Amino acid sequence: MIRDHLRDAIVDRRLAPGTKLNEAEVGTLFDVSRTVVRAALQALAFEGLVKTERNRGSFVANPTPDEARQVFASCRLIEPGLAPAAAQQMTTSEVAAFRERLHHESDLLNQRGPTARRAEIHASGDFHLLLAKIAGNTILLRFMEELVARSSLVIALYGRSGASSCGHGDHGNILSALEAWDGEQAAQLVLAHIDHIEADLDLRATGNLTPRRAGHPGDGVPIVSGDYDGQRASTKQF
Amino acid sequence: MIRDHLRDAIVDRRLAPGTKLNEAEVGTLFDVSRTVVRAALQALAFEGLVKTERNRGSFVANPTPDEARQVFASCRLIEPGLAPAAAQQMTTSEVAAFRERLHHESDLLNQRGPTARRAEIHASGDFHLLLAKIAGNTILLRFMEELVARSSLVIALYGRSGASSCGHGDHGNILSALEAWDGEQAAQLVLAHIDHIEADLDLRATGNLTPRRAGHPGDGVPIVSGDYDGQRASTKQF
DNA sequence: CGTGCCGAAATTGTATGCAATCTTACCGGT
DNA sequence: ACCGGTAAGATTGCATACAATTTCGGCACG
Repeated sequence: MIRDHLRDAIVDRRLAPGTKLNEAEVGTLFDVSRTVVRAALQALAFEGLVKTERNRGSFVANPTPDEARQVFASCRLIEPGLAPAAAQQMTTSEVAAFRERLHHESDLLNQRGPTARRAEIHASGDFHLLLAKIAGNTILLRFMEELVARSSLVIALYGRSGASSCGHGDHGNILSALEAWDGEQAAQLVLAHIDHIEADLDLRATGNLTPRRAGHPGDGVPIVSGDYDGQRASTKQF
Repeated sequence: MIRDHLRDAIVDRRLAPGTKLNEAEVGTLFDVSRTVVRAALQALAFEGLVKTERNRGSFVANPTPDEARQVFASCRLIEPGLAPAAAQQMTTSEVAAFRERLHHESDLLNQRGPTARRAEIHASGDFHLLLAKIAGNTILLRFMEELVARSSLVIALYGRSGASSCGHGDHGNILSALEAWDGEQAAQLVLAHIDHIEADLDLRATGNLTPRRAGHPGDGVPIVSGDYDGQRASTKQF
């Protein structure tokens, strides 16, 4: 649960890359002991969202441009392979879920404000996860969860356009191909979509090289808003 | 470190699938507190080698035939994509490392006894990891580490022929293609190799359905042999 | 003024203690 | 004999305590 909240905060950029995640501080924030915090941090370290250095602590990941490229290279390998499987196995109710999510997405797209933007980013990520879920391979689904989370961080770091990446209506096209049972076409569209996203990035050696003055957790936007009553869905982006 | 030892034990089948991993017991075995054991178990749960149930404990994973198929489906997606990248980036020293590993492998193939068999399995897995390492994508490398470990478990569970899977000389052919810079060919050979491996499996609904009498850790072959002085390389198989 | 060293404070790594939950064995009832 | 309930034991989840390591400020020295 704490892990999910921290992941949200990282992906949302409420925790700046490079920020030190003090175990005691985070523990106080969520009102749990360091034991639980350590478990959450270990989990996030696995997902690549935080980097842990022995005897020094954990830090929000600050992916280099090279790592960013690796994230998208991995996506390019896995996601197009998901599409044909999804096209085969998709049920009508899943199509409905997809459509609903798309509407939600475009709604958010038309709203203003950072909250809507964040929600849009999450919804957009969930699109990709839904694709993976329908494909039916739980291992690849988990890989995609990690890749989506990491790509969110990358986009937050290197993204150029405010409306980053998802204004093209790519998702709609992909869904259409899926509905037409055309896995091949869907795979192609997915690839093109990833190209679009990566094209919106500015990966010129900045980022990690600037040892940014990373604030404490608690400076900017609050990490835990109100009561964290759990039951939060996955929260990623593309 | 404890994580690596446990992983070795699981992959080697010294810990039978389904075996309960009692925190206190494992802690005594390695002479550490439960805290450390829990961290190791959490890590292995992430890799899919142990399953943890809340308030009930951790158990060595007992993959179903369906999970097994998912493992290989994932491999089929990722590994062929690795081959072209590896073919491009391979240096002469890496070729040498490959050749050496291959010789080592065939040496082990000609030996008898369970020790040699295990070493062969490990070496065989390392071949695949070396491929991923050369491809240069650390994220995909980590995915492959997980897939190789899981496939080892699957082969241990469902493998049919004793000389499982790797007598074909597939590895040699793959290396040849890589040396010829023929990434396309290498990818094809990798796919064929995965087919060979999966063909050697017997995935007919047994396995998880038989709630096997899982022994305690400590029954069969010892889990920790002598002093566990760390510095053990990765230890997987194909 | 800059540099290196030392000690205090802070932070992480590990062990241990306690409460909550699950497992198991026993026991009475049917 | 079988079944359900219950209490004791065992095991996990979490919090806390302590040791090891790092970080940071001050101070002497060049």
